[in-house]
Order: sequence, then C-alpha cells, then structure tokens
Amino acid sequence: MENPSEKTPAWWESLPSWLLTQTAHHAHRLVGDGFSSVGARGYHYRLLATLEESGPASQAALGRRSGIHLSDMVATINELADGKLVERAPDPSDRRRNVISLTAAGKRQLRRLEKRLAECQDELLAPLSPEERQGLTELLSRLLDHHNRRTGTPEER
Amino acid sequence: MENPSEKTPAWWESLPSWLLTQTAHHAHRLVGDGFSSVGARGYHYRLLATLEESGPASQAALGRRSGIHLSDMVATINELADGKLVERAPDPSDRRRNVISLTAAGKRQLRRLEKRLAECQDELLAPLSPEERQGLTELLSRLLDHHNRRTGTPEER
DNA sequence: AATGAATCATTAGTGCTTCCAACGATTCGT
DNA sequence: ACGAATCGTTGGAAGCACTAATGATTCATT
Repeated sequence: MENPSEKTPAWWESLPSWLLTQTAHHAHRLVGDGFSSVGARGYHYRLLATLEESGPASQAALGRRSGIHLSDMVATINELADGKLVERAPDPSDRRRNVISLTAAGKRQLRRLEKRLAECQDELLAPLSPEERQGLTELLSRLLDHHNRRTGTPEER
Repeated sequence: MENPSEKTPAWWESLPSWLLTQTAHHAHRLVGDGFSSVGARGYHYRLLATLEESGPASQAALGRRSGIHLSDMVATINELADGKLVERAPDPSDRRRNVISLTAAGKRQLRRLEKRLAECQDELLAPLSPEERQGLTELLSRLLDHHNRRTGTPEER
C-alpha cells in the first residue's frame, strides 16, 4: 500500500481489524528497518535475546522458548553463526543435539538491537501520551492473551 | 508461532510493537478465515468494496483508491472475473485502459463478506467492553494517522 | 535387552501480503 | 512530433509462519 494518494475514504478503514493490521504494518516496518540497519532481522533478535536469558541450549529448546519454528531455526542459526554471533557445537551427552551459545560479539549485537528496538517503540507511539501508551499496551495485552488462549498455546501435551 | 508451549516469559513480549504485530496476526487470521469461508481473500473484499463505492473504473484508479498495488490488481481482478463477480472491458476512450465493473453476483458476494467482517470484529474484540473497544479504536486511529502522514500518503503529485 | 515411539536437526517447499523492476502499448504535454 | 507519463502485465523479491519428509539418535515399555 504505497500509494493511497487519491482520496481514500474507504469505510472499512475504521474497522478495528483494519486499524490493527495497518498499524502493525507500520510497527513491523519500523522495527524491521531498525534491525536491518545493523544487518539483522526479527528472528535474529528473538534468538539472541532468548539465548541470553536461557543460556546455551539445543535448537529445539530455543525454538520452543523463542516461538521460532524448528525449521526456521536452522537458517537463523546459520546466519548468526556466519557472523560469529553464535556458536553451534555438538552436545556430547546427546548426539542428536547441537548446543547453541552466544558469543561476545553476539552479546554486543544484542545490545545494539535492543537499543534500536527501544527507539522504535518511541517512534511507534510518538503521538500518544504516557497514559495513553499504557492504556493501549494494556488493551492489546488483554486481546493477545485472549486469542493466544484460544489458538496459540493449546496447553498441549 | 504455533508452539510457545514451554514457559515463554520472553521480556520482549510486552513491547508495544510485539503486542501490536501479534494481535494483528490474530486479527488477520480471523478475517482471513472469515473471507476464505466464502472463497475470498482480503484483496477481493477491498476491490469489491472499492468498486461499489467508486463505481466502474480503470485498474490503475482502483488500485490507487483501494491501496492495492498495480501489479497485484491483475491477479485479483483475474480471480474475481473468473467467478463472474467483476467484469473487465476495454475502455473505448483510452485504449490503454480496462474498465472494471461490479456484477450482481459480485454485489452479493460483497454483502456476504461484509457480514463475515462484522462477525470478525466482534470475535476480535470479544474480551473488551464497549468503552474499551472505542478507546482502542481511537488510539489505533491516531497512531495510524500519524504514521500514514509520515510514510504512507506522501501527499505526492 | 529389544522394539517401537519420540525427539532432534535438516531440507525443501507452501502461503500470504507487500513491494520493485521491467516490458510493450498507448496517450499526453509541449 | 517528440519525449514523458500512464496503463496493464509479468516475474521476482522479502519477511514470517507453517507443513512434510528424512535420517540419526535417544527414550520408554514390555
């Protein structure tokens, strides 16, 4: 949707689902640009952040904790390992597994990404007052929780 | 993100950009399912709705008004024309153009889609009170407006 | 201990939406 | 009449999420 130049008073533009997806599109673009300005993308950040807070772990475990699909972990780790941000070593205690761990460079990259991310939040919410920001966050949390319960985390197993 | 089964207390999950994109993901899924239950998708709805409120027009004009990229209009119109929901006729006054118009069947389909769409809004906002729904809508509108001004509608020409 | 079930890493491929680049054909501006 | 702009079309890219299949390894049950 690069060019809504001609007056576009489409009535559907006031639907919550539209407002939500379009605003999210802007958010996604902001964050994506922020990440790519340091040569990364969303999956990279999520994996690095998960690694820091879980410590070294197998790809499958990291996938579960970060919400990244097993099959996408492979490429993500490959890319990060190419840049020496992450290390992949076989697990001696379980030869099916690789143990992934964060390098010092990876930690530095993570700091950069966190900084960008914080800037993006501010840019995203620029027109809102602090109270409004908190209100929005709370409403969205409730919605997300509700829908995650219904579909996302089926409490499986 | 099908499987966040293992406790996933990732701290980034409280960031507005995350809440926004994830909630939007649910919204998108809800609406997409609603549409596909009558054999359509988002672009179909947007084009049909735009056609009804603008009347017959060229593909380029419809693209501008609906926010659908020129290159995506082709496939969208092909699909709708296959189902006789829309008609594509050469414009005698400008041989570069096609004139696209809505058929009776297209109008009926539009009514169906609007119905689904309304149902989806309700499902999407289920956990919120009427006041909260309005508050959310207003906050999102402000955000969207702000960002559209900065990037979306460059007031070009 | 043996066997079937589950887990792990990997490859390959799908879908959706948005966008870009390029192309001929046609029309417009000057 | 000329170059510039517009129109339709094709083909491709990216990001995110997900599906299916495979071989290797480990686990759980009898």
